[in-house]
Amino acid sequence: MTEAGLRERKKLRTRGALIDAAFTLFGRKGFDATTIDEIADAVDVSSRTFFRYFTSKEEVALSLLDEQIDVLVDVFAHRPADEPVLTALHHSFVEVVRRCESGSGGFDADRYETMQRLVATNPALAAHGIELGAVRITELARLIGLRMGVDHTVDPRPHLVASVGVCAVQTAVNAWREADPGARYSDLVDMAFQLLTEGVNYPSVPRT
Amino acid sequence: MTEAGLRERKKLRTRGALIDAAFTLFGRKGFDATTIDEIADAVDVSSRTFFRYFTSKEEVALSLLDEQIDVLVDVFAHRPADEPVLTALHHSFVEVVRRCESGSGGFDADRYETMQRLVATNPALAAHGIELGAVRITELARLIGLRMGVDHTVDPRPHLVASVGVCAVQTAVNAWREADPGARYSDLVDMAFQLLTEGVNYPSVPRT
DNA sequence: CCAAAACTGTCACCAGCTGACAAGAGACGT
DNA sequence: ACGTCTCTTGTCAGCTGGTGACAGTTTTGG
Repeated sequence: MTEAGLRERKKLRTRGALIDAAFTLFGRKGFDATTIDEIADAVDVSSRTFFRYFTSKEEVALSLLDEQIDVLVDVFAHRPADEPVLTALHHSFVEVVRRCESGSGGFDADRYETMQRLVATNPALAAHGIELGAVRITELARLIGLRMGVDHTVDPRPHLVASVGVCAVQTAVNAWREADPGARYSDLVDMAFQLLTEGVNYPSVPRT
Repeated sequence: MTEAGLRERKKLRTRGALIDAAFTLFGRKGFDATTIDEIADAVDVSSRTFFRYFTSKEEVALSLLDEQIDVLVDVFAHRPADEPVLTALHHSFVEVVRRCESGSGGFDADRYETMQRLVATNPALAAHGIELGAVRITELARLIGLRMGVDHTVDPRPHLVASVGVCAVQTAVNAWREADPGARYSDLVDMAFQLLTEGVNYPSVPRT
């Protein structure tokens, strides 16, 4: 099974090398300042070849996010069956982010940190990240639908839960970061979900 | 006041003409298939000039969304002071979308429809739209903070409400659209907020 | 009416990205 | 071991988006 032919292994290696080189350069020079030629040169392939592995520069940078979503979906699928959906999502998110931070479960903590920084500083990258999330959120919605016992293609609530969860994480974290840049990401995610679970229709207080 | 100099008026006119031409072409050929040269040619300016009015092709397409957000913020600021925040946001959204659909309040219904279609079919454009929303959401958060009597730069809850609201609208609408393409956008927004207000931590039902 | 400021067009250029074609390397049967 | 077929890659040519620099024109304001 692991023996998948030399050709396959070589491809995997090039792909990995491209990601390595990309993240090294991104970390050193930033996303925009890094050209695709540089990435390709560092791995000794042509830039044309780069585009046979990734459709865009953004895709390399977000390959990590993609894996993260894989894991998130997997973790969510294995949450206890009696948990309410938002609660299950809550714990899944925290779990995945913890793994990233600790570098366990196949994640590289440094690289995760780099991506986090890139996405935070580069709006275009952030946009692509959101786009990626939007595409893959359907998988989450499907699982949520299963839990709720409804068909996610008809009932919009599963999508609602999934997207609101993702959205809450992003925004709350961004808002918090400015106030406390040193905070642990996983703690912020945890707090965001706590607030969300309590409900967000806060009363207006009369101006004194 | 209306007399703001010939130069100003000319600029406004070119800007408007560029938007007009862009939407005409977008509507006819789609977003990607329309080049900036074509847009510029239609208005008889150089493509270089186009970039002096808009930083990217996306920005033209989303200029409408930008105006929409202007109005949304304005409407929200004038909601009754005793409404809970999510409720106020709910009514503001519905109000703005209604205006777009009816073509009142300075909106062009057809153009709105076109933009809606473009964003729905073009993921890159959708991503930019979300990005724009993310940038401008701070204004909303500030107002929400005022209502809640908290400082939105310290307390993340205003941001949370704003982003969750925006996010809910987008996702619920997208999910519904597939099931019922003819539905009125404003009705979908209304329903999305109803669900959101009721809370989203749905219980898991045991698989039979 | 003239000078400063603003606006625009032209040109040159870079980076991202794609299609076509040919050459090289791995897979596979004989 | 050999040839062949397929997959992968490099090269090249080309398009679009986007930006800086410079020069010419128009508007503004005194």
